[in-house]
Amino acid sequence: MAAILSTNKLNKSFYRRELLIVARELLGKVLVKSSGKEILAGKIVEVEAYHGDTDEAAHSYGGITKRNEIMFETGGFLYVYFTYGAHHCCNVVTGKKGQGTAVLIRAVEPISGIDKMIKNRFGRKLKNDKEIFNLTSGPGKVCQAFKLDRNHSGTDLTSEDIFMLDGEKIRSKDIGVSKRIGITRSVDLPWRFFIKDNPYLSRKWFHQKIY
DNA sequence: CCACGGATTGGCT
DNA sequence: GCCAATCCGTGGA
Repeated sequence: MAAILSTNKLNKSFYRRELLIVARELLGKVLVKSSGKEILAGKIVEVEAYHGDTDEAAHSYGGITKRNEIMFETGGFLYVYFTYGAHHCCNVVTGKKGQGTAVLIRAVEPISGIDKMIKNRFGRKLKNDKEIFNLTSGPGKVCQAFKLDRNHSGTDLTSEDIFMLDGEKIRSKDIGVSKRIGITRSVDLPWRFFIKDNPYLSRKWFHQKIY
């Protein structure tokens, strides 16, 4: 972890670029939540892009509401929402003020604070070695493991609490592209990006639909 | 005020 | 593979 923390924290200029560029480049970056002496960290392995202008699946489609207003801010904030009466999902706001663009973090590979993540997710120890691949392999799972909820929505990603570190550069040939998962509108946009063959991905059957 | 459905997950068939 | 759980955001009356 010391080696990872010595890498650079991503600054505002990273997030303020165009949605699909940021979405791809978030792969391999490290999500960090630091509360007191406790540090949780995971490498981003799967994301989806959402764009309010043309994308009917985006929460920002249809304009600003109390829930989504942070999506219309300048890139570099966290947007967390609650859904299905049970789950939180976290997004990275991108682009320029007023655009309503954000990247959903769908899966991470746990790096640090893994025991705490296991406690947050399961409230017990792992039953077997395979269960580690069920720890953060979905958007709701990531938020549960990191204890992220709506109170964290609006957090500045250049703050001391929640931020990104520059991880490894993922080569283009190692990035898979597919349609997004679990939506009912604008279903054909190829805006899901993931690190091919990473064992921490959600919905592993979706590999079939690589573009 | 009320109705509807969801960027999911996990349990059961 | 199918489906219920469960709360809240959103839009219409």
